[in-house]
Amino acid sequence: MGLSMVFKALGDDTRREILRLLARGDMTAGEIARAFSLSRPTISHHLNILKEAGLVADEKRGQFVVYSLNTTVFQDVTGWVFEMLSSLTGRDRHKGREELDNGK
Amino acid sequence: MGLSMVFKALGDDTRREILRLLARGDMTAGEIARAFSLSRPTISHHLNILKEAGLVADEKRGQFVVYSLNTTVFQDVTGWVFEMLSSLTGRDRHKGREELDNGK
DNA sequence: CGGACATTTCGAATGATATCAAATTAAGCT
DNA sequence: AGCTTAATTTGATATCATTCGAAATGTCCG
Repeated sequence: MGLSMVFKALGDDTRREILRLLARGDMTAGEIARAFSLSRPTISHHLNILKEAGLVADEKRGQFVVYSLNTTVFQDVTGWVFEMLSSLTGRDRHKGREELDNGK
Repeated sequence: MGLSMVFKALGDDTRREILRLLARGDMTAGEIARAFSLSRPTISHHLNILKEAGLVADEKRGQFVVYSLNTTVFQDVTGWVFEMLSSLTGRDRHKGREELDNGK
């Protein structure tokens, strides 16, 4: 479960919209599919990608499959961004020719 | 400048590593390319994707091109994640058969 | 001007992704 | 058992991504 998979999963409008729906409450695969003008196999495929990225969990309830948001991976994302931004303290600007010449 | 482009740009190990390098200080395209075992055209391509996503800026300095991190787009990412997580307050769990039957 | 260097653009090969229709599995219902 | 509904898997196709070598662009310097 690398970060690449997570970001790839998030790099699609449909999948981010699915996550937005799931943030409001759990839904079955059919309910999710009905919210889009895409075929059910396509939505199933997107759900699988979100699942493999660890962004959602699925639970079988009778003939339905209920999908829910998994919030822990979101923290990995913000963690990566914060780690990135924390490296920014006291960093160099690249020196230009004049700056190099007079040792500024 | 959509979020999809940003997440797609982040969904690649090489590109995230480039960002990590730039977080420590600005670098020329050649310096960046030397840090990887990939051809210069390939690195140039990755830099272009990062640039189109708004994650880096480039500035021509003589025959060099200096790349730098653009931090504002990172805030868009954390903003999206926080907005997502803020929808989580008081959301429903999907009701199962028993819960539906006895009106729990 | 002409050569050396830095970087990008072009063309092509290979691999990944999105999408749908049709087939498949699984559960509920009469 | 047979039929319907829910969801996924499979197969096909079209589009997009990654990568490289070769060529092109632009800049510096003697």
